[in-house]
Amino acid sequence: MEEKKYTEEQERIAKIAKALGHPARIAILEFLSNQDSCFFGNIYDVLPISKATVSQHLKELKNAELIKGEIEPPKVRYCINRENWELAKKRFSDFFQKTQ
Amino acid sequence: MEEKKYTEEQERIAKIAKALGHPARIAILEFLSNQDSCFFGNIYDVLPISKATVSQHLKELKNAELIKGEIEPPKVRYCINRENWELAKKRFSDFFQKTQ
DNA sequence: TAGAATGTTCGTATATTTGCGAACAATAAA
DNA sequence: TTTATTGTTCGCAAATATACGAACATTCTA
Repeated sequence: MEEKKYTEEQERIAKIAKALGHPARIAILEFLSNQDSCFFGNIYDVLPISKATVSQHLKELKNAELIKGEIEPPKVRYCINRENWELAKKRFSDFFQKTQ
Repeated sequence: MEEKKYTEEQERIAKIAKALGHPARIAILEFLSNQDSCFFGNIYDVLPISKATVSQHLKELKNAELIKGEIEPPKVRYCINRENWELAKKRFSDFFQKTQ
C-alpha cells in the first residue's frame, strides 16, 4: 500500500506553470504589470490574436486566480491579482530553492 | 504595419513553464534534485504512472533541455541539466521581477 | 428606438497532451 | 542460446488546448 501520488504542492506549482505556459498569457501578465489596471481593448490591441482568443486566455488566467476582471460598462477592467501573484511567485521561489 | 507578435523572451518563458506544467514533471525535477543522478527505475518507482508515461515525461523534460539522460547499459541515468536549469530559473526570476 | 462600442460565449475545427498496454531493442546472466 | 532486466517506442483512445468567426448581451448615444 504505497499510495503513490503527487503532493498538493506539486499539483499547485504545476497548475500555475500551466497557466504560464503560453506566450499570450506571459505577454498579458507583463502588460498588466506595467499599469495598475487596464481594459480588455488595451490588451487586445497588443496581442497578435483575435478578441475571442484573448478573452479565452484572460479566462484561464482568471481561473488560475492570477488576474481579476471587473465590469465597468461597457468595458471590462483587468488587473493582476496581486495577492495570489505574490503567492505564486513564492511557490516558485521555494520550488527553485529546493531544486538547486 | 504593426507586426504584433510575442518576444523571444516571452516564448522562452512560456516554453519552460509549459514543461513545468504537469505534476509528474515537477515531481521528477524535485526527485532528481535530491540526488546527483539516478536511474529511470528509481524515478518510475516513485511516480503513480506507467513506465511508458514516465518515459514520455522524461522525454519532454529532455526536449526542454532541463534534464539529461545517458545510457549505462542496461540502465539509463538521468540528471538535471544544471546549466540550463539555472538559466531557466534566471528567466523566471527576471520575469517575476518585471511583474512585481 | 435604432445604432455603435465593448467583450463574452457558442460552435466548430485542428492540434497537442496524457495515458496505457504491447511490442521492441539492447544488454547481461543462466 | 534462452531468459531476465531495463527502458523506449508504437499505436491507439480520450481529454485538453488553441484559434477563429459569428452570434449575442450590455450599455451608451443619436
